[in-house]
Amino acid sequence: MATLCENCPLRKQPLFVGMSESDVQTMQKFKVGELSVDPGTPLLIEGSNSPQLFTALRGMAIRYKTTADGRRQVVNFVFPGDFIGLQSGLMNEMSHSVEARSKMTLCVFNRSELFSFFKSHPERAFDITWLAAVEEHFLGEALTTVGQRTAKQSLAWALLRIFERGRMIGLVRNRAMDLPFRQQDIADALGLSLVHTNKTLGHLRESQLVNWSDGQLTINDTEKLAAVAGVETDLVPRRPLM
Amino acid sequence: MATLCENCPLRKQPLFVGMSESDVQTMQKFKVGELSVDPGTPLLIEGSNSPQLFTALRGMAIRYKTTADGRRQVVNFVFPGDFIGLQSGLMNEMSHSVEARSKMTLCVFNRSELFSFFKSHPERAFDITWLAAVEEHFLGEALTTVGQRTAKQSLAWALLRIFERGRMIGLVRNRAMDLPFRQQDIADALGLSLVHTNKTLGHLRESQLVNWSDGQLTINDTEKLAAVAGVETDLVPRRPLM
DNA sequence: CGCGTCGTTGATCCGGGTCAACGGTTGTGG
DNA sequence: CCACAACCGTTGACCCGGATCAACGACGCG
Repeated sequence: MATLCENCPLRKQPLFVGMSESDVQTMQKFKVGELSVDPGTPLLIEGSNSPQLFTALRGMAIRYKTTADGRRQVVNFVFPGDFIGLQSGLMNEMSHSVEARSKMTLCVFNRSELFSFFKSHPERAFDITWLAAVEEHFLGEALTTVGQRTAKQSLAWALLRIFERGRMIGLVRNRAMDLPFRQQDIADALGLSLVHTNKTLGHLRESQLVNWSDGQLTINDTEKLAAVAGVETDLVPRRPLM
Repeated sequence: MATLCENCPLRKQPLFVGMSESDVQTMQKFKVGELSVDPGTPLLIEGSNSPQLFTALRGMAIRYKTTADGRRQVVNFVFPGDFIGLQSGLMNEMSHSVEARSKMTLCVFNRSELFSFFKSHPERAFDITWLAAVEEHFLGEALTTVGQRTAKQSLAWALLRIFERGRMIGLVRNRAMDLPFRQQDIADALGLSLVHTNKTLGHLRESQLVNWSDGQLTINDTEKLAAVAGVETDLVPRRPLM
């Protein structure tokens, strides 16, 4: 049975900006159902045109693109609260695929209603655009990382971002959070080889900066890790929840 | 004296989706002025909160981020028809800087009117979000390039994208277009060193694939270049004009 | 028990970075 | 009118971070 938006556990998390009571009602009406999937399930395919949009409610996924010669770029990670399928809703075509990495539950919306939704709910339309801007912000940072930083800096940046995101949605308990991704996923996100990613991860572990093993990510001192990454501990920007 | 939206030379270009007569009137009312700048002029600064939004009418620019250790990532190039400053309008902070690379003319809009604009013109709000999705699409492709492709492929990809974009807005005459960027700009966009970019450019030139010199980019066979880049000659996606 | 997936580690190689020097052009001031 | 500096493109020599290749162990599953 589907979660009522009113009872949505995400809304309370510090990552998200407040929603008015009427926003909540609006989303409840827009929401047409809930979807549960197992790890490995493809949710959206690059180049396709899904009839549905999603908001991740529980679980994690990866967004990735595939090149002509078979290489893979992980473009972003999906966490609870992320909106999925916007491109398909606007440009009629996804520029990347989305694949679940853990068990997931997703809120489902109808793509065909998106335009009328924009007309009837301009504040929410504004928020959707805001989400797109947040995504653009992240991609710019990722591009800068892959283009300019060393493997060690990159890895520190990625794990720090993941961890901060997890913290903002209540996934971190006792300086640790569950992480269902594989090393290959991170490697493909950073444009590094699996082997080098593994070795660099080992170095970070030896330096007591990060411990990621058995599906658990532990970070004791985020400040120190940020220093290695070469970023100020600037926060993940707050955003609306759809 | 400012160009009237009605007479806007960009609207006719094949890159842009059609605007209704009322859309044109709407933009005319939203537009508060025009700005002309010389090469090198900063238009927006990373981290700042500009009171103005722009649409590039003539000329080119670069969007870039700077890392703590002083390196620079060029995140995208700005061509006529690009909308600038959306992030600042939504998140109150730019995630990158924008700097003119040629003489430019820009249409100016007031950031403070953006929200009411969303309420009164939902179709145009939809189009703004569409633009954000196009940007996301591009950044994903750029990330894939920097993360997965070789220097030669990257360079071919970048020059091809620039050229196709130029073609779609009428900048290409006789298989050539003006390009005010420096080699350093392209290098910083692709995460390559200037030296290696220069040498790779030389190779492409020898292979008769690309000739970029004296501020002119010439490409005779885009198909062949696309093959080198490892992309299908997929088009630059059409988009709205703000 | 055998097979597929994922993490780990060592050996070797190479694409591209870094360093250095030079030439052409433009602009500026004496 | 010329000296000089600043900027950009170009080219050669050398080196290193990370890719590639290869092999093995641990685990879960049919």
